[in-house]
Amino acid sequence: MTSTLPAPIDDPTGAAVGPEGVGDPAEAELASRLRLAVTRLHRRLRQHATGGLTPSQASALAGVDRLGSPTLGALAARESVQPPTMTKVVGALEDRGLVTRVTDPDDRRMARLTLTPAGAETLRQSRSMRTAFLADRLHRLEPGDRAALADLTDLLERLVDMDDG
Amino acid sequence: MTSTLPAPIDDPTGAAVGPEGVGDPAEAELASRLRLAVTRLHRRLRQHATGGLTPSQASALAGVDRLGSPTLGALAARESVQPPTMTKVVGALEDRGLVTRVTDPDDRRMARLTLTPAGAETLRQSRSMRTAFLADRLHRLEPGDRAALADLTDLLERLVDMDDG
DNA sequence: ACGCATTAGTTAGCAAAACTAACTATACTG
DNA sequence: CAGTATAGTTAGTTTTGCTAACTAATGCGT
Repeated sequence: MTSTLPAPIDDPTGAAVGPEGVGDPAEAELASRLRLAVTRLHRRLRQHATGGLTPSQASALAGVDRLGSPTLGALAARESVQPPTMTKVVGALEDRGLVTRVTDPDDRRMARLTLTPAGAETLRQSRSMRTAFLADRLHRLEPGDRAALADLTDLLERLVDMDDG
Repeated sequence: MTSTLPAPIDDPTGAAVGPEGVGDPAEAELASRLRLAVTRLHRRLRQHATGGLTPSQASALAGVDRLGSPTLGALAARESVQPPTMTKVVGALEDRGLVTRVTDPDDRRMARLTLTPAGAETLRQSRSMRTAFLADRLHRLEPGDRAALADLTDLLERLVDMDDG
């Protein structure tokens, strides 16, 4: 009885978002699909263990490594979270002895974050564990698809790093 | 003084994940970058308003529409969450009058979820709002990149829908 | 040099989103 | 009909994130 199934209304050709908005229906559909895919992939990724670190701790630890010895604010900005959120995450990492907070002598409002040796080792382990889930799937794609995914990743990174505006 | 900045250790050429694992360094690096990009993009997406619905409510509402009139369990599976999580989300949607739970007469353990007219309308609004952020950025890509992204989103969807194992 | 605005970070309190474990109710099976 | 399996709920916890309000340090203008 399909009468109770009146065709999904996500039909993007009907997108009535206003005459001056981002009105291109194809663009809207792409945005919608991409958003859903990202949301779902993110949930899958969260479910996979990270070697004793919570996902956001692992992400922050990687950020400290990537950025050199960032201030807390710089790390928060890179991770797209607010400073109070990062305070808590970094606090947990510090409690575990994975990073240190060192007050900057030139500007004592700021604390620079650095990896400890234990932090570096944990990062190495966590990275391979957290990546395994995705890497396994990548492995099952055809080589051409894998190359395409590299391009996709570039595009996603550019999308993320775009300014609001 | 760069001695305190000993080169990021995310160097994937050192990936020692085991001899029979997913050992390809290039694959591991790609996986790592993709994971980070997805995590960060997801955070950005979460920050953008969804017209009165929380992100997971909006996502579930879209799922109900997409799947026809799914059971709660089917919706949970599609959204990659556990049933208790979906119980709560659907409860909120029901309280707002956006979906109805109808016990299946053939198997009274199950409840089928359907959109109400108000739910359909809310979905339409929420979809365009939630998509605006991404659509705006998409709009700022070059047309070639946008076309590429469309293909690549397919790939991302395939990746998400792959079985574990 | 003193007061005022700005900046970096923290604290406190809250809400959303997810999980596991344990339970109820229904359906199936031998 | 007893026992097992399935669908969903309830209860309680954890993680992640936010805003508002605070402290501390800096810099600026008179």
